Amino acid sequence: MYQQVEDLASLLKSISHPIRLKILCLLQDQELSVSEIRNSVETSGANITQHLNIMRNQGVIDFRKDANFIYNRIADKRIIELMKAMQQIFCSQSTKSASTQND
Amino acid sequence: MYQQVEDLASLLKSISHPIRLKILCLLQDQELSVSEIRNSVETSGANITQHLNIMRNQGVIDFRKDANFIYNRIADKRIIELMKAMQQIFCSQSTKSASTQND
DNA sequence: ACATTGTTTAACTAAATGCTTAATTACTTA
DNA sequence: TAAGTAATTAAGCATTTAGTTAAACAATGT
Repeated sequence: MYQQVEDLASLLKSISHPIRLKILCLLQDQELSVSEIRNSVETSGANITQHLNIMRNQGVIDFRKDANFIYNRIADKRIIELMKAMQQIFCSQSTKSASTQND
Repeated sequence: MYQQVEDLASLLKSISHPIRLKILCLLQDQELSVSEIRNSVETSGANITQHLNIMRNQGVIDFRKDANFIYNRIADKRIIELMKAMQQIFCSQSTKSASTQND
């Protein structure tokens, strides 16, 4: 039970950064290469890699190599559930209807 | 939209610490004084206050004074929803059935 | 007023985080 | 094999975070 709190805190910490959260949003329904992520996130490639590494080490993100691209995706299904729950809870004060709230 | 990601990251950061998460668990369905929290959390009173302050500044926790006790409670209803969602998602690998998973 | 209990604040230190830059590895293609 | 693109790693630095300790503030009871 203590371990569960520790683990969850550790997991949350690994996603509690604007850049990392943004990356997770992007990866919610697609896999993307590092440079594709870079196009949407606006920081250096090295910095993207560093943030990806934090989430990789936590088991949040998985990747595969293809040619000289590295495609990233969300590894843990629970993270996708969490993202969806958070969008429901925190991102529903849209203009009026809750039709589309991505981007 | 950018602001929403920033805000959520900031909020998540404020709860992404084992002690703070533990405090939130305790406050899920009751209000507790600082010393009551201290009985369950096992660190110094000063440390508890510091963690509470982080969450108070973020608007996660509210408090009221009574005598010389300070009773704390979760201020934001969305936090309660988030806690419940997280328990469902991350704390359901119980012994067998998912009957009671508190404490 | 004084002592006691509950809580907060301040000062300090150690450790972790985040970003930049430059160098390096991995793969592809000419 | 040399050049080019994609991604990673390492080093360095500034900032933030976390915890300890001691002092301070607030309210209660003697």
